[in-house]
Amino acid sequence: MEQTKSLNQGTLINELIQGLELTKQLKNNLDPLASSPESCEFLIQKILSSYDKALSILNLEDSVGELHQIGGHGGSPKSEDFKVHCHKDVYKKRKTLPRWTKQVCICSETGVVPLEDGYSWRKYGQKDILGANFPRSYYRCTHRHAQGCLATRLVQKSDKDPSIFEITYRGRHTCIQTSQVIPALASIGNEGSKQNRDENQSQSQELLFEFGAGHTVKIEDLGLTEETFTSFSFPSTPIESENVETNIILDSVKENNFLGSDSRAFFSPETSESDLFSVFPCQMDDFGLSQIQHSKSDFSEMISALVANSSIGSLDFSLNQADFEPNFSFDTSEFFA
DNA sequence: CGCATTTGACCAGA
DNA sequence: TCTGGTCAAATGCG
Repeated sequence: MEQTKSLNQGTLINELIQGLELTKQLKNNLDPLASSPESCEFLIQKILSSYDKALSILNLEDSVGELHQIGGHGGSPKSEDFKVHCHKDVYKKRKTLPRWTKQVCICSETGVVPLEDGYSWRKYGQKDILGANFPRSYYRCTHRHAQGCLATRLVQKSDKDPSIFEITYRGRHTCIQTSQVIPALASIGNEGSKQNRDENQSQSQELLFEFGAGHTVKIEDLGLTEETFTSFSFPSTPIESENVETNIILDSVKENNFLGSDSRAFFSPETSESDLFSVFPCQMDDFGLSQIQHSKSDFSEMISALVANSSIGSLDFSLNQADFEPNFSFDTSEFFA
């Protein structure tokens, strides 16, 4: 056990060092003349991957520690006592686990809801929600047990428009989605197929929606909440809670002007973005680096450029300070997906 | 038979 | 006490 722990610590340190190094590289690459968006994307993916792994290790060690404590005072693991302890720990952990939330609204006129996002989900519950006409479905990553992936998502049909599904994502995927083989772009117009994704991609919590024929994308802010946001630091200041919600509406195009092979999901930093951007002025972080404040127009330009440069016809967008390098106020890895 | 879904019960937080 | 989130046994399906 101790050996495993020290091994994990070594890996943890390596991942953190790697993350720092990559962050430095990314910082150097911020000069648009000196680097391509692709290289930035690659670096961001690597950084996120490193931090994901580090966080996974931390979570793993916490779990191991707790199990050790529970099992350590004599009781059989199969005893009721053990069962109760385990059960309660699960609920205790609910609040302490870092959370990363997205809320996605999907509308499809075809009737086939493009809920596929490249990850395999397993439904574990359904609940009638007060004030909602439709029940809310709860999904968790299929690889929860196999790979300890804690990502979950909530799906709820909109009261106003039953063709709209609101999807809230929580937690990062730490799993490797081995079943995905088709690139996101290729999946456009190919409903029901899985998307391709390499390991880096799968670990960076992208939301890649398979847009059926005639879907465009509109991103709008439906309220971006953020709880106490401790800076991205380890492990002495665990992230008590991350909660950033971004709403993406995939709106059907009435004319059915399908996104062809060279088409891209139309991304419009819609109006009423109020809170969406108000988050950006960030505090100093533990890296001691001040964070850049982007104006709305800056982001419009950035987003336009990103879309123009993106070769992938899918879109992902999130805002999460803990997810990226401090000089960014915008999770480009998600967007680049 | 194995895996996914359903559904009632349980738990924590407000 | 109510509500949302999760668990786990029962059930369904390929």
